[in-house]
Amino acid sequence: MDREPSPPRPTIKAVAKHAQVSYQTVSNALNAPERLRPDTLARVLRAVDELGYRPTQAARNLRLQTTRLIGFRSTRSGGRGIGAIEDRFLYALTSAARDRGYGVILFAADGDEDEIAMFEDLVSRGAVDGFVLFGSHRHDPRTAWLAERDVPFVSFGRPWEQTAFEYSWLDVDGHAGTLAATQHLAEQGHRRIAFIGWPEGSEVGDDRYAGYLAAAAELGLPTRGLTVRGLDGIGAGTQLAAGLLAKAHPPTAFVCVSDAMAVGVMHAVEHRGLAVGRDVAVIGFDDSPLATVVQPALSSVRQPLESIARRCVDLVLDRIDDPRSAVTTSVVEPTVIARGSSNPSHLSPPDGA
Amino acid sequence: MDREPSPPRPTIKAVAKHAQVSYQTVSNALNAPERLRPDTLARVLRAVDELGYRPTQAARNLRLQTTRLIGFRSTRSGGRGIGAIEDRFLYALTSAARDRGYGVILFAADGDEDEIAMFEDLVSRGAVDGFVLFGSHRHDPRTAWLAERDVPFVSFGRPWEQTAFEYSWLDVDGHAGTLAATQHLAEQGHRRIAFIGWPEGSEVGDDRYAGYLAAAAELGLPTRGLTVRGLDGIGAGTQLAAGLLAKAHPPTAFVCVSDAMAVGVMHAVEHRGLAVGRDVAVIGFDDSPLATVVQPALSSVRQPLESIARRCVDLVLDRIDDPRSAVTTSVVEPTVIARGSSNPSHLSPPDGA
DNA sequence: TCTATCCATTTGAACGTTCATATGTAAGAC
DNA sequence: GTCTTACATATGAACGTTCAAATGGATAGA
Repeated sequence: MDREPSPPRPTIKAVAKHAQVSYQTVSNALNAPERLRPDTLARVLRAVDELGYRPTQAARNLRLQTTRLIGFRSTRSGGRGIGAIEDRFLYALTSAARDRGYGVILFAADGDEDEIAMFEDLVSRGAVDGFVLFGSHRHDPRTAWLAERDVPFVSFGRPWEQTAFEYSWLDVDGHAGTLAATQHLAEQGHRRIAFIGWPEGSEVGDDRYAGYLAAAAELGLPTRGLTVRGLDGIGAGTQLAAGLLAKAHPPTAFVCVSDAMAVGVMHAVEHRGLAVGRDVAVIGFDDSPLATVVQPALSSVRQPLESIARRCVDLVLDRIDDPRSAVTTSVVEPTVIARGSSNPSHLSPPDGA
Repeated sequence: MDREPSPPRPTIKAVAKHAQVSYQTVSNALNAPERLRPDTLARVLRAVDELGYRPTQAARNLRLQTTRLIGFRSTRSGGRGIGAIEDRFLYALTSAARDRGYGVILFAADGDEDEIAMFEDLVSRGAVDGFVLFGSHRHDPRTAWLAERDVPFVSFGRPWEQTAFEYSWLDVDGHAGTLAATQHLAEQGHRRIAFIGWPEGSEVGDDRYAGYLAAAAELGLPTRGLTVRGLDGIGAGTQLAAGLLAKAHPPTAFVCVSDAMAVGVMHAVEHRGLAVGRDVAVIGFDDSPLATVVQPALSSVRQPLESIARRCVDLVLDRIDDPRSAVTTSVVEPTVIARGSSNPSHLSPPDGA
């Protein structure tokens, strides 16, 4: 009744025996094929193939003093609430790591201290080769901890203050994002463009707000009485926008700090009997999954997460390969994805592109 | 100018030298402390502490023929779109694994065949001890692949057809969830309760629909002309609900197959000038982040993801520890989280509980 | 024919840990 | 005082791989 147990995984010696060579020759066939005579190489590779041999990870790790694993933190909330792009980034990161022969190991942590405790654990056990950090904020203790111990890492999220040490990071230019978003709305003919933001004090939120202000200044648009702020959420977006729409000179377009806020704004616009996209334009930020499940589809500012993830992997592997490799920092430009909510010509059919 | 390079991690021999014992005694202190005389044990543990020694993972892995790693697939979309609970599950899984001394290794895969290719890769390299699958569907080839090779795994998601092999799985009783949701609305005095579902053919969607029908039958409620279906989305929910609300005898409550649909329904209700929670009740499914960012907060059916994740870890570790351990299957009950959208008494203040 | 040179392949060692077993030492029984 | 027993600690081996260096055989030069 019982099925026979599956056979044990073949070792390098099994392959050697099968190919009638020593185990070292098999190793050479895999790691330095130019050392083998072509016919021997072919014979060994055939044996490898026939037995389905793959070098045992643990043995390589021990011998090479490496794990080919990159650590990444998993948060309870999956990022900043509903507009969470962390899962998309994580997929891209995992994918990019794989392309370079690395895996991603997740660890649960809530808060910086907790995350540092996990660093400590993983590093002291030699369980990872490096880390990719997601998000940053003022006085972030994580980067200092890692830098002091020469642990290879890269941060997706810039340092928000001067630091005594250097490290590689990437970040998205939120300022440029809202600037482009505001320009995009102005190009559609809008003059009274409002900004729906987060409360002052969040680095990312302030950066995005500044981009809106810069665009308005550049284009000579009014901002007075057109900027409101509140905690992130669809409900909050609705309330904030409703207040502006009830004014004597309501805005005809909204730049929003997040997609959740933007969806709320759309709601308020429709509640007033106006048509989103035709009467009032709305644009969000992050191009989260939310953007394409609403009707009309929401225009949004998209962070190139896939390329960022790939570059994160590149940078952290550089540090792993050579701990003295140069520190690289870069700010990448997000792009405006125009959909129905800001552009009538996209209104029909409702596309999800 | 250059900082001195960080010292190499201490090995068991360094600790032994420091504590004036042989390295095996250090190993015993950690793995079989009862063998040591109390004073020696104390001395060794102090040395361990002073040097900050942690056994190298790779060496343990090689010796013990184990990795203490569980594989989990990362998808491009992060689950089924906006209502995605995969990230929450992943956090809970990682957390639960850690409590049992295991880590979670992520791999990117799109589609079953791709995922199986990753199984093949990880298993043949001995890079993981087992897998946790997320989601299942009819004719899922993954379970068969793993079962045939005696790879320990557990599935969050039931088998949707008869299989020739057995495996451990957990699933949420979607039927019971919508049944409870419908009962909850009936308890609030509603009689005309509508159902907003997904197109026929999705296992999960059909299961949830059946629960609604069962509740209606049990309570003697009408369903005729009260059930509509469409692809998941906020916009879709709005359109479907608008159709029902325009009828001569509109429903006064909505059971929705997802939170995204429910948010769309809320939208349609308000667009008609009715108040969600007071005039019309709405309840979603999954208790996704969406539920608490809308105003009023959305009632929803919550899957106990944390306990499911913990049990997934328990079950897969059972299989890892003993490949012949019994197969366990269980269906767990979700719970109705009542918020403002279905219960006027919750309307103020807008809580997020 | 003998030695030098080169190349393919093999032998030896090491990565750091844990398991199995052997050694040594102190206490208890005769 | 010796022998046994029990217990604490030490030695040997193994997990599977890769790197460094040694071996062996063929080829070419003298």
